[in-house]
Amino acid sequence: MDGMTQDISPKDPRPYHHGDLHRAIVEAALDVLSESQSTEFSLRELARRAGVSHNAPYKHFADKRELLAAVSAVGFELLAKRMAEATKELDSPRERLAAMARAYVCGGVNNPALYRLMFGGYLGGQDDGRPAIERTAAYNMKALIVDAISDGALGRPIADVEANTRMFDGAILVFWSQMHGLTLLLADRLVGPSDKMEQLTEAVLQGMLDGLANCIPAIPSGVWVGPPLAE
Amino acid sequence: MDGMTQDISPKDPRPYHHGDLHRAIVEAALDVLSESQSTEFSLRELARRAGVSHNAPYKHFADKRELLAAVSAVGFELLAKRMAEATKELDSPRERLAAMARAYVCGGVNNPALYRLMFGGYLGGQDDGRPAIERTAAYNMKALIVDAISDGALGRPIADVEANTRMFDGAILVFWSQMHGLTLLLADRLVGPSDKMEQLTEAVLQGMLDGLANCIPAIPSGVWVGPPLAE
DNA sequence: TGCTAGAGTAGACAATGTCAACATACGCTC
DNA sequence: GAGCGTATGTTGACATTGTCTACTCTAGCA
Repeated sequence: MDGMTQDISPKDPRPYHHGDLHRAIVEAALDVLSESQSTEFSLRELARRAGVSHNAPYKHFADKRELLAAVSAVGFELLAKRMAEATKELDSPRERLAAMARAYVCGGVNNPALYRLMFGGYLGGQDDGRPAIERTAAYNMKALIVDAISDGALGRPIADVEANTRMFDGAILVFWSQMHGLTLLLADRLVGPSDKMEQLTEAVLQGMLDGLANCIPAIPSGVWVGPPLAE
Repeated sequence: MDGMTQDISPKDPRPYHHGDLHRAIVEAALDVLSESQSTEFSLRELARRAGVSHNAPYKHFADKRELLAAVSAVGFELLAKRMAEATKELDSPRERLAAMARAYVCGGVNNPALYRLMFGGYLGGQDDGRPAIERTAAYNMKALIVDAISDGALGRPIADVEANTRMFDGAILVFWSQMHGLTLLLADRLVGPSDKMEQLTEAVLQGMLDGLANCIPAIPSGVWVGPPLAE
């Protein structure tokens, strides 16, 4: 249970009995996923790569699903980090939104399988929630968007107060679904070529931001936008 | 090879030796996929459901991938049919676009696993193209959109001539990626609840169409929007 | 009537996810 | 430092799966 709360970053190395298997397995999974672009690798192959017996991973993950959840969580961390870095030194709130969009699309296109794992509904039925890190990363990303919007990314500043919640959610819904869709169409090669990714993102983005500046759609109450809350 | 070109519609029944196994298997796969919401069913279970030996499906599909491709193709046919029916008796081009969007989102939300199979990049690497029916259905859908836009769905009629190709592609890219993203966010429960699907679609759609009426983004040349051509 | 090719069956094999039983070594308590 | 519990890793087993090869049957054609 606590294995889920540890970071993948190389700080705080704590070599175990035969090394840090939890991290080794997750990293091997990330490697194989990125290489093969498929989640249909075997736990046994990860074990082989890590140089342990085929059952050792089961001391760290209840089943394959849980391992994939950990990989997904790493993906969210990476994405959140990249988005945060992309916006770090930008003053213009609109530029910050654009930079986030670029980072989002780029991340997805560069590793479609990871992106699909993260967002593709393989995990996260109503039975088992997503890992905590994952939700944290998602909330961080959402906060970045909210900041940019409240700073005036849509033409005028919008106070980040509860009365504006539905307006924020409407804007985020449009922004997110547009970028999500573009990312997946590019990643799955339904539009392309992907080396035009940046120009396409830019074109779609600017039109959308202008549209949002003009009119933010009113979304109904009782809607959630973001990782599902405990329900 | 010719097995791929047959329709799933119940016309032209041709009982074989032990029935029409090809169709029976595809229908069983569609059932299991819809019920379990997963592509990780076994060919053997389909064979069991169809009452044949575990190897009989291999007389009709080279491997599981090919079976899934056939299921995906059926999904495209169904979606294209639903979109065509939704727009059939609508005069307003803008209403036709909206109806298509509703049909698209609704189809995805009601059967996420099928939608993911169709669009999720599991099939269609550069090695093996998608089946012909699938591409036909996709082109039909695209034609519907082009018709609506040229009829004035974005405020003014736009001639469907080659000089306007990039404008059409830009508009379709925005429209499609927005709806694609919304569909997947809803299907994967990243926004919700899905019983508010129609209102959310409506809200996002109207804003987007207004935005497009105002300004259609210029997309770079050399971009394809739609199922990848033979490359 | 008899043959041939398509359609279905039977059996086999390696690989996989996962379970249970066993082994080992780290780190705590005394 | 000795002893021990528990986390960690190993071995073996089992049912299931995708897929191969070899077989049987039957429909339709000569």
